[in-house]
Amino acid sequence: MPSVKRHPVSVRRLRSLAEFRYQLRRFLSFSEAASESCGIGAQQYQLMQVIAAIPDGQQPSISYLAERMILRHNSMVELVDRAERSGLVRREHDDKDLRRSLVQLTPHGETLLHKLVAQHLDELAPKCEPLIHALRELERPGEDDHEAGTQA
Amino acid sequence: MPSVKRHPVSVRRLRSLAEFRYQLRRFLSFSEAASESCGIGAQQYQLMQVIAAIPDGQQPSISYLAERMILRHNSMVELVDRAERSGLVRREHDDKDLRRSLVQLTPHGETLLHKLVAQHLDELAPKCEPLIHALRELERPGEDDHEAGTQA
DNA sequence: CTGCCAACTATCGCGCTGCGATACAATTGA
DNA sequence: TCAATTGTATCGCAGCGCGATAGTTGGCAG
Repeated sequence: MPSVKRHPVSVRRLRSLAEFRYQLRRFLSFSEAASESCGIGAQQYQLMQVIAAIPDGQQPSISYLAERMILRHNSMVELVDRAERSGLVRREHDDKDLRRSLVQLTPHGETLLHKLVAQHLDELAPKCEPLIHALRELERPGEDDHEAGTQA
Repeated sequence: MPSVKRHPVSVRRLRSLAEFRYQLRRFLSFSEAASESCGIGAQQYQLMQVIAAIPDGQQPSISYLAERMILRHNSMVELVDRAERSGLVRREHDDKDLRRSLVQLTPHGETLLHKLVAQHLDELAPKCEPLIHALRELERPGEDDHEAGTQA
């Protein structure tokens, strides 16, 4: 059996982890609701966010966006399809490399993005503290309560 | 200069938000991979986590679990079905209220849960700082970026 | 006890989303 | 020019969550 337990899984740490995930789910749930109240999916909002926050010198190619969204390229193609159909983005040819499609925000997309970002910042601000607190609990490694092995 | 809106969504804050979501995706992606390397879905792991971290005096009913996982009850029923088929949990009748099913971890479920929790703690620990940092950026409200001159 | 409504869990069909496999176009380099 | 590589697009499939619906139990008012 894998007796190599670097982190003794105490009930306390387990509860911290569970609380962290709960806060995450709440935030993600809000994000999904906010996006869908604008008539778009949560992933489409994320896509716009990635495009708008692109680093200087980086091109918004399908491959880059897929990597940033942690998706396969084919999934990103489909996501861009949907976003394009919603009028949020448009594909443009890269003059330097005709294989590439560069994905740009449309004015409509920018409007929606800014609206959603503002909503998210408002929502996230008061939730930062609980999240940070939960993370701090998880951060410290050696701290343990005394009932590591036999739970309950 | 882009049009100054009532909600000044600065590029800086947008990038912080995007970075935060990127870190989140990475963590969630890891979680999914870790769970599936154990032959179960990410949601099944989360379910076990919620059950194991249940507050004192709370019963692991379908309704409670659904609320905690931010799912509809029917979705939770299906999730429990899957987890039961995987041998992670089992349903038991509540003697006090015959309508309710109480969901308990099996020994196998507990073993897997502890293994996965340990993995997650190992993974999350070094990622806490970037996450906290990103959250700190988002936390402060009206702070706007002054200029690209980096204030110095 | 009886009738009625609320609470809880379960079932069914559907739609969305991401994936693997595959195909095609353009670039690169020998 | 001819591979080998990179980038994007297409297709069928499977997992998951949801709405709608149904069946059961509990709690009351009368």
